[in-house]
Amino acid sequence: MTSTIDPHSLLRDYMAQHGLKASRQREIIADVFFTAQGHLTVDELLQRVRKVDARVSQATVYRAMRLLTDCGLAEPRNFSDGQTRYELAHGHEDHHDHLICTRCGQIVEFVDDRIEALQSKVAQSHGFSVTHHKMELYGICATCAKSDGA
Amino acid sequence: MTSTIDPHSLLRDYMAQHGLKASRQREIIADVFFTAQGHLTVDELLQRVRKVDARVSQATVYRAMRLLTDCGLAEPRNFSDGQTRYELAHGHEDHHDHLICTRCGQIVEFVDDRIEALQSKVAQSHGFSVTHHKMELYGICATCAKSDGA
DNA sequence: TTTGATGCAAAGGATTTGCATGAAT
DNA sequence: ATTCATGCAAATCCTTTGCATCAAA
Repeated sequence: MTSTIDPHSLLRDYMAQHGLKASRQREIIADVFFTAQGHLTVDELLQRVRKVDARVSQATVYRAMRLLTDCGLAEPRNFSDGQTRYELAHGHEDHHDHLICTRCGQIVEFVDDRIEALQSKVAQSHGFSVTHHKMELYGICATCAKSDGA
Repeated sequence: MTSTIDPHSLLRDYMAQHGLKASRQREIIADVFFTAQGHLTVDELLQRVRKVDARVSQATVYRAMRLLTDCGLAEPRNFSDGQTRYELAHGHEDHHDHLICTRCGQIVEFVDDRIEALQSKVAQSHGFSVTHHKMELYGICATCAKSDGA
């Protein structure tokens, strides 16, 4: 049942249905984003995009990321620095949270069903029904912990 | 062992130790903040402060909230709107997370030791040692759920 | 008096937007 | 030909800062 849909075609369909036009810069940005597999800021994306075409503007990246967000392919995240980072949307089934090293910035994704279950339970006990949540654990990763004591 | 320290005197001591001076506006802002018991933005605080003295500037509120944060009395929070909200710091022992109604904006604080325990466990399994975390559950509160179906 | 606090307005950083121009349909 | 997308710069929003002035100490 879980047919892996090509993000590119999903994007193409979305644009068709909304009367949007394709463009070279849009393709580059989408390509870079789909390939990058990270949690990139607009400026980080822009840097990579400009390696392909130096004339792409920042505004276009912002606009493209909004488009990718609107069609459900990208998800904006706000961690503890003022910048929005985008990650590939994995779909609701594949929700996950983040573990962030405050020393090196490394970001690890994780899911824990036991935590998710408890979250619903806690919310229920306050009369809430949860639609979504945000959980970030900040700490020191193994690598940094090692180089620390050295 | 848990002697409840008056925030005002804590603030006074902090200022003394750091060679800072008292001021009328600082007192008003601290008063408003300690009384307000909420998760207020700078502008919300400013509004309330100006009911006491209309001439207080926004910059002063920003500066005062930084001071209160520095001396451990206030805690800045960033939820899913671009504005920083300040809440009374409860101290590390009394850490808590948030339940936020996406309809009416109501914010409920909660703690769940089972979740906290699992968080450490998950982090450990990835080699991380957690220093702090952020968890927000978004959903619909009981009141909004009722007025919904009506 | 000396030093820190204030108010104002200017400056910052991140993101958005208006507009003339360029490209896709 | 239309209509949307782009690039640029100006505009926003939130927050911080420089500076002359005011008020604690």
